[in-house]
Formats: sequence, structure tokens, C-alpha cells
Amino acid sequence: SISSSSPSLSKQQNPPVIYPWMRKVHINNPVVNYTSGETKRARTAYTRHQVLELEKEFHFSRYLSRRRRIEIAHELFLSERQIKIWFQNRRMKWKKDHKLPNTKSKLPDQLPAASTSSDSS
Amino acid sequence: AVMILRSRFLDARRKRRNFSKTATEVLNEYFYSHLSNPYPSEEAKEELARKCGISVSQVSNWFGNKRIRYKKNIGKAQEEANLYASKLANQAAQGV
DNA sequence: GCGTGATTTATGGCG
DNA sequence: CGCGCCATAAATCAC
Repeated sequence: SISSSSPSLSKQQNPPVIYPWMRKVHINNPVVNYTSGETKRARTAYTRHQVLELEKEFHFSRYLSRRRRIEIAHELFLSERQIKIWFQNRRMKWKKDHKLPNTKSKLPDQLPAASTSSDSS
Repeated sequence: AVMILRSRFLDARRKRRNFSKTATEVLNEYFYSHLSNPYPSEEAKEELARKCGISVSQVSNWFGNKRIRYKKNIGKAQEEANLYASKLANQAAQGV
């Protein structure tokens, strides 16, 4: 009676292994839901006005001077850090949108595939 | 003003489709066979994307969602984990 | 209402 | 040193 109490359970042999990646890592300014008891991280949703102004500024220039960053932060009631991060994220999105979906540049022009049939998977 | 509303409500996720069954199968097999560290390299992502007929970004999205949703409910995912673990074992036994 | 793929805020590492 | 890039976390959206 050390480990296996009953051999009839043939189904799960699940080791509750918790690998490091499964641990919660970003647990700042938590918000508690009292009806369910769970605690989750707060993520502010920017207002339509804030996003609109940020988009306008991004259209004007994709990078922000320190001076302009301070101005916008005050106008939109966001922190400098939030403005900086928004522009970083926006540049990443811009890159994703403006890169060709067909990025096969590393593909050798003629592959030794030769035959036009018999490919199955 | 209309453009703003369009950009806000007519973006890509409107026409969201689920991936094919075989694509999901391929992704899950990779995930559960690398459960100790389910972070595919860029090359692995490219191969998975090719096998699944989706983009590398979509592969990244899938792993991001999978990791978060797995660890949010580890117990619930055990069935799926066992399913793919036995599937892997069968494949290994048959030398696939 | 939930599942799931995509998007939006936010973090940390590294150059 | 700060700042940008990048992969990623976590919450949320939208179908």
C-alpha cells in the first residue's frame, strides 16, 4: 500500500508535474473578484479617444521625442512609460502589417522536388 | 470617423476560422511532447506552420494561447495530455 | 455561454 | 544610462 492503492484505475497516470513555465509570473497590481475568489492582473483598456490620439501621433511619426512623449502623456492622462510602450507595441504591429506574408526569401529557387505528383502527407 | 469604427470593428478577428483538425493535432502533438518547455524555436515554428498550412504568427498565437490556457487549468488539460502522450507512445512503438 | 484564434496592454532580457 | 526590439504573459475581444 505504498503508492498504488487500486490497480483497477487503468486510465490516468498523470504526474502533476509543474514545470517552471507553468508558474504565474506577472502578478502586479492584482484585482480580486470576490464572487469567484480569483485574483487577476489588471489590464487597463485605453479609451477610444486615447487610442485615436495615439494613432494620429503615430501617423505623424513612428518615433517619439522625450518632449513629445511628456506632452502626450499629460494630454491623455497616461504615464510616460505607457506612451513609450504603446509606441513600441504599435511599431511591432506596423512591422507585422507591412511585412510581406510571403517571406520565402530563404527558399532555394529550385528545389529537388522534381515530380509534380506523389506528394502526400 | 467612419474609418475609425471600421478599424475598430472590422479587423482581422472578425472572420476568425478554426484551424483544421489535422493542424490542431500537429500542434498539440508538439505541445505535449515538449511539455517541459513548449517554446518552439523560430525554425520549429516555420516547420509547424508549413505542416499546418498556417502562418508563423498563427503558430505563435496558438502556442501563446495554449500555454496560458493550459496553466490556467492544468487539471482539465490532463485528459488531453494523456491522450497525446499515448498517441506519441503508439507512434514510437510503430517507428513512425 | 463557451471555445478559440487574434488583438491589446504590459513585462523583462538583451543589444 | 536609457531606449528600442523582441518574445512573451495575461486579459480581453469577436466571431
